[in-house]
Amino acid sequence: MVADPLGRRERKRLATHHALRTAALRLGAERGIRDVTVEEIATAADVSVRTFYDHFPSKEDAIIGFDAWRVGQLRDALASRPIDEAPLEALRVVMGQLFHESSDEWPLRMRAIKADPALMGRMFVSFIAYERALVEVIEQRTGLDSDTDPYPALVTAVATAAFRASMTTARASGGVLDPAATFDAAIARLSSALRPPADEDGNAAC
Amino acid sequence: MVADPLGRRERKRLATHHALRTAALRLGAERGIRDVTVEEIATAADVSVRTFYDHFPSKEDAIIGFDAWRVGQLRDALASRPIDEAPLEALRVVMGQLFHESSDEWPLRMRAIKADPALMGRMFVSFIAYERALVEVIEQRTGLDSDTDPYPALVTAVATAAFRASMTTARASGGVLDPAATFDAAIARLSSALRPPADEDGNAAC
DNA sequence: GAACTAATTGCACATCGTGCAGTCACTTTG
DNA sequence: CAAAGTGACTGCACGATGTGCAATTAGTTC
Repeated sequence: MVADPLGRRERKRLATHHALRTAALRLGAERGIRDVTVEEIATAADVSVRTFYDHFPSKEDAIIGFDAWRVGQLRDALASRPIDEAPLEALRVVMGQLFHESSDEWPLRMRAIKADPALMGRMFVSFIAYERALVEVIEQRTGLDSDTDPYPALVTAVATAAFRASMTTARASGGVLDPAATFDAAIARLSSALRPPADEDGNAAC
Repeated sequence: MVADPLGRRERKRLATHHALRTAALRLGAERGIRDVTVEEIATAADVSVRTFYDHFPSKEDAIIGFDAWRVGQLRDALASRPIDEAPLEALRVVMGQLFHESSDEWPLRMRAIKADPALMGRMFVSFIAYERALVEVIEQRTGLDSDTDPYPALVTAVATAAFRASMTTARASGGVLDPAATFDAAIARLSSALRPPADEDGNAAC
């Protein structure tokens, strides 16, 4: 018997979490999240409505579902990229991972967004939290202060834009284009314009 | 007496609309929109709660407040830019206008967003609708189809990113940086990477 | 086994957002 | 001008959302 690093309690909690997310994802993809009540999701996962709200702040979050702890995870991943890597390239690697994590959920997520495009906006809301964390890392990497230099906020926002546009395009193409590949291509295209500005040593910006 | 093109009824409606928006903006900037109820806003504007919902779908929309008709306005503005203008440059001109329209409301809007950062997310929920309209125009201008080419969605998303980053940076700088100027600079920086791809005549993309 | 902790639950409550029908002021038509 | 029509505002009812609180139950720690 292999020892599980997680206790039974934690495992059950994760199971509930997963059941709720899966139910929300399935129902949202089928009928559009606006036509699904929290009660339906909770019932499908065989828990109470109150428990749902212990796991997610809203039904939209259960579908978009970027947990708070993943913000820290993403920040650490960005911080551990080689220091000489261009900021946009580092962002490409880190954000690109999002396409591969729990990749079985993405098709359902895409269909749910198609059924209710307002979800794309909600997803954007989640990204704001990500960006705040990522901007801090970019500031450290480049030595630039967001209060005086637009670069950190700009490069992060542009990376998010590429992520978002890739999702939209891949969805519009009906499966012909791959989101991850489209994302990489978009970043490649933008990289020349977004090299970090010259530092105090006088290195060229372009 | 100068003839008013609007009838008395329409004038009263606009007055109510403005009173509601002003009240929402003021209360949201003072206490954060989460701590303000729709009832308070309606009372401040001296109308019923039900009337509020006849003007805005939610209290957040009353603050962010990009009306639906402005989507069409923006689309038309983009469509009437010179056809030989680069797409990103055309977007710069059109979106830059947003900073100048009803400019007296922007300081309050900024304070409301500071009091409740989730509003920034809501703002970009509105932008999704804008982007959908703008992407269509970009498709016509470039002759590219979003279903097969990522360019239209990408260039539009990047323009939005620049807009967003400019707002964030200008706010962080505490008034030192001007949002509109920062936006122009950001677009200028990105323009080289986002020239439209080569068309059927074989014009160079770079 | 006893004390502790955390997940789940029901309940109550304020708030949200919408459908519906009625009133009243303004507008249009004859 | 008078009648018919239209649209803004209103109150009411109702389902749904999201949160605080206290109780229960199951898992964990000592």
